[in-house]
Amino acid sequence: MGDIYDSTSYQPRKSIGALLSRVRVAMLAALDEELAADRRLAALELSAAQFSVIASLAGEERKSASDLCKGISYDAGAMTRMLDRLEGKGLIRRNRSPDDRRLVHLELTDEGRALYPRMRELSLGVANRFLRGFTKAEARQLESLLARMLENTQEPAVRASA
Amino acid sequence: MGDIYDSTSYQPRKSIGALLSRVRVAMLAALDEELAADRRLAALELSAAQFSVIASLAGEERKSASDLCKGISYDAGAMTRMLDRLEGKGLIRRNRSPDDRRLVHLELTDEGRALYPRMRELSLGVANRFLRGFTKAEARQLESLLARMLENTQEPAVRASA
DNA sequence: TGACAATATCAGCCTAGGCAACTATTATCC
DNA sequence: GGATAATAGTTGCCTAGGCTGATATTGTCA
Repeated sequence: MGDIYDSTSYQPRKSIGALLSRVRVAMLAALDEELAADRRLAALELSAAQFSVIASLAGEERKSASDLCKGISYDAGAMTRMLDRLEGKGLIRRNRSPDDRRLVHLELTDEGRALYPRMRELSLGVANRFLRGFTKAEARQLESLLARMLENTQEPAVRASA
Repeated sequence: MGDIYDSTSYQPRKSIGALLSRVRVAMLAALDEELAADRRLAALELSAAQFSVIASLAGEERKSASDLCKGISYDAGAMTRMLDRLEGKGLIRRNRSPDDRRLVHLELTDEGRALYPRMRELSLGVANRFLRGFTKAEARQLESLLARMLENTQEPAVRASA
């Protein structure tokens, strides 16, 4: 049943996986650059990863640290330290949940909320720049294809015979 | 001129960039898992990044370290250490070039060459698993769209006004 | 030729993610 | 209710990439 790549023609360095990696690296670098160059944001020394967390909190409130980890498949220990940094920069706040005292609810501070629109604008600019020349239909199709790849992750792995 | 995302509807966490990151993380994790589970390769403790280097060397010979860095936008210092590891595992060999003594020519050892087909097979399996349900036309289109995003990297950045 | 720039590699320092062990808290099940 | 499992968060240790500066070598150009 329709395998996409076959053993005779498969070139790992030119496959979709390699392309994905290169595009992602380029996009992250571009966003890091924008964040470092922006007048208001430069002093915060934000990384693309930190923006990702802030964007999650800007969308919905009442998120816990583990929610974030699941959302972006991030290590829990690394998340603790990233939240330390964001808290140190005054962008987020931690509140131990009274209902379930294991949980830490996270929310943006006023400053975090005030700066977020600018970060979002930079992120949007990077995305649009990489999608230059795309029709909206092509962009939507790309989203759809990537989403389908992600869904395939859920399936149980069928390991190649050793 | 058709921007794909606009300021009112853009959701960073659901954008193509975020999807890219998640798919890539999942693919790398899947390949790491396969490499660790394979009977013959497990002892080498190969990472997906190391496989990427070996795949580059398997394709063309006479590559230098800096060629590899350019190909996958990898830091030169990190590359030196990765080559140290691969050399330590007996998979690659370094030869200082007689023509230009700054260069180090890299090539696979016999063992590296012998083991590469199996690594490639595992990589192929992961790629096909993530593309399950895709038609070949869809896969080719995905490749094409990603390649176009990569081409847009070359363009000079037009920075958003601060 | 000789000064200077460019390139390739390497080594040291810093940062940050992955993993394992630990504590605190809550859920489950007898 | 009480033992046990599961979950959330944290911390320490290890690994590995990014950046800077150093060295060796080659290219450029007056």
